[in-house]
This record gives sequence, structure tokens and C-alpha cells, in this order.
Amino acid sequence: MSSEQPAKKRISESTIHRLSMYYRTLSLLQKEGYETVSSKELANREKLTPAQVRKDLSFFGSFGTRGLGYDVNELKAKIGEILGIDRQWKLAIIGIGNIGSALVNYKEFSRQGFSIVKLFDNDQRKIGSNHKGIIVSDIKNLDKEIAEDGIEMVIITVPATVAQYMVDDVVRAGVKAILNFAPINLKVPPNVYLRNENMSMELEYLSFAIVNNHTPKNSK
Amino acid sequence: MSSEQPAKKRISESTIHRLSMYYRTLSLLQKEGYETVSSKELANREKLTPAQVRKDLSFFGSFGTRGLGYDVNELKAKIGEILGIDRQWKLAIIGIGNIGSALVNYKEFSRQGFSIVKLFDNDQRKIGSNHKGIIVSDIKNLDKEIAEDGIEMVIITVPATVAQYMVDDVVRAGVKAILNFAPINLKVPPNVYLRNENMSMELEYLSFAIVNNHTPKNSK
DNA sequence: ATTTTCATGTGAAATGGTTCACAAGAAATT
DNA sequence: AATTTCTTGTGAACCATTTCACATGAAAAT
Repeated sequence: MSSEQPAKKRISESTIHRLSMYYRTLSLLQKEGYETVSSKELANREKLTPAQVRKDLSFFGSFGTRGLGYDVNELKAKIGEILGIDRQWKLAIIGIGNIGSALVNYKEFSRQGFSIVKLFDNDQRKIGSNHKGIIVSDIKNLDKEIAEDGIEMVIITVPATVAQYMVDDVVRAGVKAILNFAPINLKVPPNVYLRNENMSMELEYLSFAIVNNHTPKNSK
Repeated sequence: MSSEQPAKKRISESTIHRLSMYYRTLSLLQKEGYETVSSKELANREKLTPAQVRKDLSFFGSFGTRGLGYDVNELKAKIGEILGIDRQWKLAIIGIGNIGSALVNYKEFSRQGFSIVKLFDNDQRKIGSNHKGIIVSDIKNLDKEIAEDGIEMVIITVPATVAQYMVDDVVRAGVKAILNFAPINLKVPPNVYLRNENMSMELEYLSFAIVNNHTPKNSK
């Protein structure tokens, strides 16, 4: 008995990012009291084309009404579902330095359903300290505590020199996705998702743009 | 007398990001004692194809030696020049909250030649306080102080509700590029470069990936 | 009820980005 | 000096993404 895969078309990274943008804009439209919105209006707010908006959505179904547009609440719920943010995700932060401790208090995460439930460090001076109500745990207990809390994602904010070790630990503990802030190319097995957040890279892009008078088609 | 533009080909955002990656890897290769490197080796380290590496570089000139590869020091210098990071950039941070104050101490910025020289806030309790040797200035003095120091880029880490006002001020003060952390679509005139850093979006991507068992071609 | 207006959903076309494949040229080897 | 080995640089081919353009269908207006 062969279990058929549902012939999933490959969705581009850009489409998924735009879904995030639509989601955020739909939240705003809700607050502004809109009941429906057209692909045109949605596109205007993101500096995209209406066709782009419609095409993005069409990969996942047809959610609009011809002649009318999309129901704001409904579309938001639908995109939330697609993105998998129609629930709470529990996260841990590994490395409670500058960036790590800033992210503990980052409102935008909780607002989107990402809740930081555990903090880890290897520095004895930090272990036991309290950040926004969370006690920093010893990295040695990672395995046990990740399993206990059912944590599926972690944020890595340790120095580049130790990042790979932390990732190995975290992978062993069964984590499914990692957001990495260390400026290094990490290795993860194919069943673990990795994203790199590289803030210097963004500044370098700006530097390039100024120096070269760059006019990209569609910049972040 | 018409001033001819040098028919600059449009470089893609991805190419520029990859240049940043090459730059970082070349720094590492320097430390490891390599004198030359092939496109193949460079590609392996970034999980790219050798053709991609060569094509990226070819947009800017030909820097290698056939049969031998690229001189590590030379190529690094060349890419540094292209990216415009062969010099110091002076930056200010607007909004000294969680994220803002974390970035003041962010080593990776200074390492790449981005030096934070001014901090601004509108909160009287923060103004005058010392972060890593820098005194937080009143946002009211933005214009004067930006001009004084010749600051060309700023990082915006204020709440979304006030971000547009800050951007307007900063643009008026003559800033050329903005790295924005507020989760909102900002408006800037066409001669000002804007990049948005949206960390929730990265988590949402991971959420999508887990839920949909996503296998993108080439993920960040 | 009929017509007009509007905006979706989607194949097809156009554009943009990546990979292939190979000629060219430099260094190493015979 | 000639040959072999290696790796670059780049048009051409390929693949992915975006935009176009229009048939379709729902709502509003007559």
C-alpha cells in the first residue's frame, strides 16, 4: 500500500513571504474596519501588482468573490492556516546575550503566536537569572527540557564559534526548525528547517545600493 | 552636453546577498591560511553551484586566473569594494528599546565596518543614558546631529506606530539608507534606500515549512 | 429581468535568474 | 617546447517567477 503524496506544487519562498505580508496587512484592515478588500487594494499597500496577489493566493485555493474581492476576516484566517500560525508555537532561545535577551521581550513574536517558553545558556552567571519571568536554564538540560515542553522551534543567538555545537544538540533534542542569528553556515539534517537572519547582510545591501546607485526591481 | 550613464546592468538582489556570503567566507579562508580558492570550493561552502559563483562575479569583472582560481585576499578586497564596505559607515540607531540597545553592542556590525555613532530616543528617561559609551540624544536634535556626524544610514527600532514619523525626520535630515525593524510598510522618497528586517516573517516561514513539509529549492 | 460594472482566477506570454557546456587561457608536467 | 591539466568567463539553454489579458461569475444598477 503506497501512500500517495498529494502532488504538492512547489511554492516559492517569495510567495510565502508575501503571504506573511498579506496577513499583517489584513490585520490592519480589520482594525480599520474593512469587511472586504480587493487584490488591487492589497497590492497597493504592499507595492505589488494585483495579479501577483491573486496568483499567490491561487496556489492554495480560491478565496475571493468575483466583483467583490476578499472577505478580510476570512482571508486572514485562511492565510493564518496556510502559514500554520493558527496556533501557538513554543520556542526556546539558545544564548542569552545581547540579541537573545532582546528577543525574549520582542512583542511581535507573541503577537503572531510565537511564544518563548525556555531560555538556555552555558554561562553560570546567566543560568538562573530571570528574563521576563523566564529562568535561564543550563544548556546541559536542553534535551530534557525541550522534550518536556514540546518545543519545536528554537532561536540560536550564540557566538558563531559555538553555534554548530548548539545546533547539533538542538537537533538531537528533536527540534524541527531553527532561526539562526550566528553569522556562519550551519549544517542540519534534511528533516530540520533552518533560516539564517543576517543583519550585517542587510546593511551591506544598503551600502551597495548607495555606492552603486542601485535600483532593484522589487526590494525587501 | 548629455552625461552618459555607463549602461549599468541591473544586478539582482540575490547576487548582492551572495557577494556578502562570499565576502564572509573569504575572511574565513584567509584565517585558514588559503591563498587561492576555486569557484568550486567557494560554492561548496555556500551550498551553491560553481557556475553561480562565477556568474555572480562576472557581472563586476574577471578576478580569477584560469586553471588556478581566485586569490583570496584580492577577491575579498574586490568584493569589499563592490559592496562599498571598504570604508567605515557611520550609523545612528533610532529607538533605544529592546532591539535598539541590543544592536548597539552587536559586534558583527563593527566587524564589517558599520559603526554606530549616535543613538536617539524620545523618552526622557532614556535620553542622557549611556550605552556602550554613547549617550542617547533627544530625537529633537536629530537634524543637527545627523548632519554634524555625517551619518548616512540609520537603523529604525521604534514601535510601528511612530516609525513613519521617525523615517520622515530622518529623510529630512539627509539620510540615504534605512534599515527598518518596525513591522510596517514605510514610505520613503525614491532617492532613499529602505530595507525591512522582519524577524516574525522568518518564524512564519519556518512554521509554514513544518506544517507543509516544504522543500524549497534554495532557502536562506 | 436585463444590463452594466466590477474583480476574481488562470492559462499564456514575458521577464528574470540559474545552470550548462565549452572555448580560452594559465600553470604544471613531461 | 609541447602536452596535459585545471579552472575561469560567458553565451545559450533551461527553469522559475511575474505580469498580461481575458473568460467567468457575482453583485449592483437600471
